[in-house]
Amino acid sequence: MAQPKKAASIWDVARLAGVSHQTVSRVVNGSPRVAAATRDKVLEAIAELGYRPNRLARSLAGGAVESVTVLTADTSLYGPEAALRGIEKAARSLEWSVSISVLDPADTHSDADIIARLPRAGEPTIIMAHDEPGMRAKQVLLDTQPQAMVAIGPYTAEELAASPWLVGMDDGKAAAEATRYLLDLGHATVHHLAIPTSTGTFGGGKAHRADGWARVLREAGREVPAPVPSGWTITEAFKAVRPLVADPSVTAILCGNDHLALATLRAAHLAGRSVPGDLSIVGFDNTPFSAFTTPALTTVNQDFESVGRGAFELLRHRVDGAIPRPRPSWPEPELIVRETSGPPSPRS
Amino acid sequence: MAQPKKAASIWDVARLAGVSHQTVSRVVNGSPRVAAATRDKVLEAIAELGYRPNRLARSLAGGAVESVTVLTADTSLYGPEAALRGIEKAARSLEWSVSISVLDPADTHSDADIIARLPRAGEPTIIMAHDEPGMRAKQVLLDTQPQAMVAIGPYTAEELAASPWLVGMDDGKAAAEATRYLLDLGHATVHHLAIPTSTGTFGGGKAHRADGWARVLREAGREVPAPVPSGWTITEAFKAVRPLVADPSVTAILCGNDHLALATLRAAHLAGRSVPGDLSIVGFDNTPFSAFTTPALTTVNQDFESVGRGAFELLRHRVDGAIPRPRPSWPEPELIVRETSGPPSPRS
DNA sequence: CCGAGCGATGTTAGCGTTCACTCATTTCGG
DNA sequence: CCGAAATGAGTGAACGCTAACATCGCTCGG
Repeated sequence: MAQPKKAASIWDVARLAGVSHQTVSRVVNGSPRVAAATRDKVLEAIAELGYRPNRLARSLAGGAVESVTVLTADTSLYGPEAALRGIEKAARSLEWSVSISVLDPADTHSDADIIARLPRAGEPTIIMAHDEPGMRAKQVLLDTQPQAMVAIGPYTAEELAASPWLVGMDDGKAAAEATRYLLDLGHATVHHLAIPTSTGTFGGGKAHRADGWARVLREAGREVPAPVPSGWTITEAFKAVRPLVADPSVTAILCGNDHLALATLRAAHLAGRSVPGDLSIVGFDNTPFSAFTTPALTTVNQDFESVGRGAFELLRHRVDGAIPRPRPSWPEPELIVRETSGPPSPRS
Repeated sequence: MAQPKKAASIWDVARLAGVSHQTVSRVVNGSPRVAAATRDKVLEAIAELGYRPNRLARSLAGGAVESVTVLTADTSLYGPEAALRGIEKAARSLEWSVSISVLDPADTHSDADIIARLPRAGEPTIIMAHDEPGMRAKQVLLDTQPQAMVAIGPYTAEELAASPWLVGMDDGKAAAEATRYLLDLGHATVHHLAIPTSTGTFGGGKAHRADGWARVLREAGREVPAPVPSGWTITEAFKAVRPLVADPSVTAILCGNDHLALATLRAAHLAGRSVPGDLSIVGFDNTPFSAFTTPALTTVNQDFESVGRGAFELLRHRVDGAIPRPRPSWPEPELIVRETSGPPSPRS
């Protein structure tokens, strides 16, 4: 049963069934031009030997591609993790295999380094272009194998429409909505605790969170306070936000994601500021825990899993070279008002 | 530059360098028996053509294995996610590629289904055996390719020592420690909000969280209340824990993980019970957010990332058939006391 | 001065598939 | 019934690489 015996190959099956290896291949791949009797014989042999086609050999021989590699930033971030889940689900349902390769945010990966992560040239690849290494990887693959890559990131509808290899949501628009909401509540201005992407050397495109936030403030003629840069971790965020929270003139903070918002909530608590009485906090992403903090976070829901699924679908069509199907779509980001936001307290 | 031209193969390099393909192979694989001059020629040709060895072909041809497949439960759980991160890091440093395949907790995967997830027979595999599908997958692979698999799960030191394919931590011991801590604080008994694994059809081994908890209560001669079963999600936990929290006789709850603890915290807040005044709550895993809830969670730290790394190391040695190196080790689970635990309030 | 020995390279045979053909047999329209 | 079109199955090459063995030309000991 469990002997370390070599696995059966297509030839073993062929021999046992008394047919050619090609016929076995036909049966395995469901070719219609196989006589029922032959098919049964082969199927029987397959069952007896416990034969399973070797995917490596299949790909090598130029069969259909059936693997994706995902290049991503740290998977401990909710966004990439959820998108990865979406990709995996979609891939699994088609029996594709999913490889992951984590880009170290600290490293400046060379082009060659990025390419070296792919198991072979032309490997279908999805890049989470949320941060610096991701953007870089996107560029490298765009130059190398544009037809076998798709990038996920924050882009405006126009950007998405212009680049057939892009998938994502307009974070800027969502941030704008959240900011407008806080302004409408009566806050004089809104401060921003920013994820690295929005303030990094990329500056952030129009679809970045910080951009949408700043845009609305400018349009409303409000003061645009300098965004407070934070790292990705809660601990970093906590350190970064303490001074902001200590400032009594700050009445509303839009956070780059829910982890940063949690840190802000904690910092506010320790600083003795009541939320949402003295300070309104809005997060981003609707991370599962966000509904269960005390008070529960007002945040922006993002359906990353659907975006991941969409990225996979798009990639598949691009690799196939098939008819460009309609772009996959998913729910728009949506503000979810919970308990951390409210009107500012009447100023003394 | 970016033409959809076919990628260079070892033959192309050989032709350009004026040597045989085997010599190219030797250079690529760092064989010592290549003349310096030849090596340079080949290297030059490689650079010029942008040649990269095809990993698929390499594995097919019987070269060294350099890929792992991770079979895991939902990656949105902190444990599996962190362990996966550890595996990926360790694998990356050796230039192995990592594939993931998520086992659906709802599905009862057939043996064939599980096997079918591996890209080829004998694929090195790490199984996160935290839940039912994981345990099942472990069993299937143990029967099929014991030398190319390693399972991660909660096991006692003895179990680990007895099974060379097992890696993990003694959750039972850690749960026992946490329970003892609560008892020492003066609580009459400790209730338990359990993750599915501990109460499922597996009953849970000695190293399971619920088991360690129950053991300590029995040893201390305390009442052992029925554990409250919860699903994996915070929402499910919230529903499950409400009745427990509403019961004023309940003064201490040990939660199966930090997500469940957060739900408990929230439920306690809504039920008007103060934490830790009326109710002590202890979580499990030291999930990053746990230090930033209000009040901050008392929890048990688990170094899943190290366990993941250890699993990879062990797998590598098993696949190599190499000298059985000393078992990799990692920090023991450790109770981290923060703000959600304290002595019970004097009973009225 | 001859052959053993060794270093540097080439040659051949797979690894497990698929693809592009070829070759019998049937089937069927006229 | 005849020849053309299906139908069912086989053959050989190719995919990109490694393993194992073969070959060549030197050096060097006896």
